[in-house]
Amino acid sequence: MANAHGPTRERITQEALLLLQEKGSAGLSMRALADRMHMKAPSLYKHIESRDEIIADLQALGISRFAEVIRTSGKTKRAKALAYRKWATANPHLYEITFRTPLLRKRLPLGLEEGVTSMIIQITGKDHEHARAVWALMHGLVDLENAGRFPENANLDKTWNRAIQMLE
Amino acid sequence: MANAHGPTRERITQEALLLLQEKGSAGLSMRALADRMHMKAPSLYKHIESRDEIIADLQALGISRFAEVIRTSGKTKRAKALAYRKWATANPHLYEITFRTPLLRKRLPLGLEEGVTSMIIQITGKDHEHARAVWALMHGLVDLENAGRFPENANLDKTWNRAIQMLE
DNA sequence: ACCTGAACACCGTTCAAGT
DNA sequence: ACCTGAACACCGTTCAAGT
Repeated sequence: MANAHGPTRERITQEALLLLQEKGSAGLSMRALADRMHMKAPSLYKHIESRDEIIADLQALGISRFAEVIRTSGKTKRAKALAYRKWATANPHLYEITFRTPLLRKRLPLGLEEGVTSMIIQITGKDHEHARAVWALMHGLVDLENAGRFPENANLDKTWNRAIQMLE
Repeated sequence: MANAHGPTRERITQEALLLLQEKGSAGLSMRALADRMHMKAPSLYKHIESRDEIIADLQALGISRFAEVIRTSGKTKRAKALAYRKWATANPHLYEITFRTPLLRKRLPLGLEEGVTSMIIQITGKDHEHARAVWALMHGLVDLENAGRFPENANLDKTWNRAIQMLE
């Protein structure tokens, strides 16, 4: 049982990540993924149940990587915040799938989501509500930046500094 | 010239909004829209250039409605923030298209985007950077709530109160 | 001027058939 | 056990043809 996936299943996740990073979520089609693996699309279904299962794998992978990046970044709130921005803008497609797609919780490794939550609480050093507000601030900044919603002449470094001020 | 659209074009925007609100962005297909108007999909292209043009129309409509709601809400920052949340969560699909889809700026009425920006600056009462940080906080809260990313037992009222505290 | 059917190049997914 | 072609019900968009 558990997560004893076969080697082909592992390769699917691997290649899906590369395809996602190159072409974005819309480019991650079953046919394109199959092509890259020298297969036909229907064959993928012998190893996975649906496209959503692949998305869930990438969400789990994204959460893990994100947590690792924040954990190993500098210890100040400022350093953590800048690490958040750097990772999210360097991996826009993975960020999108990880934090902007409804979580397929049934398919996620147990405790993964809670792990990130408690990490954020630990960093912010206050209650759940404060931690969530801080997360929302980071997420909002990243999301608007990645979607190109700030005007072109906006000074984002300065905006992040202002936001970090609000945390203290 | 300008925006002298025909009556069919007006109806397209109207029906597209209804379809969006009922079925979301993925449900807003050219075929479904045409069906609702008792036409075939190709006929739509005599009145619009592409699906993106419809999206841009909805963005413009969303921005206008949003601005109106915030403008006419209570005057305190708290009242404005709660009005933001209420509108965004009551109109998740329109919010998504208005504030989470890359702006099709070429197709937007001139000055519309700037109008909202200057309204936010006026409300927050400080510089551009501060206004953007405040906007990001509101946006992040709404986006995480609409995507169902907060845990089920999260107290969102309390979270918003904490966020509003950060503004003062 | 407006609407249509047929077509093109795509989707995710199912399933009978092959090895 | 794994892979395939054909098919189903979808996409956005183009275009020749009808009125």
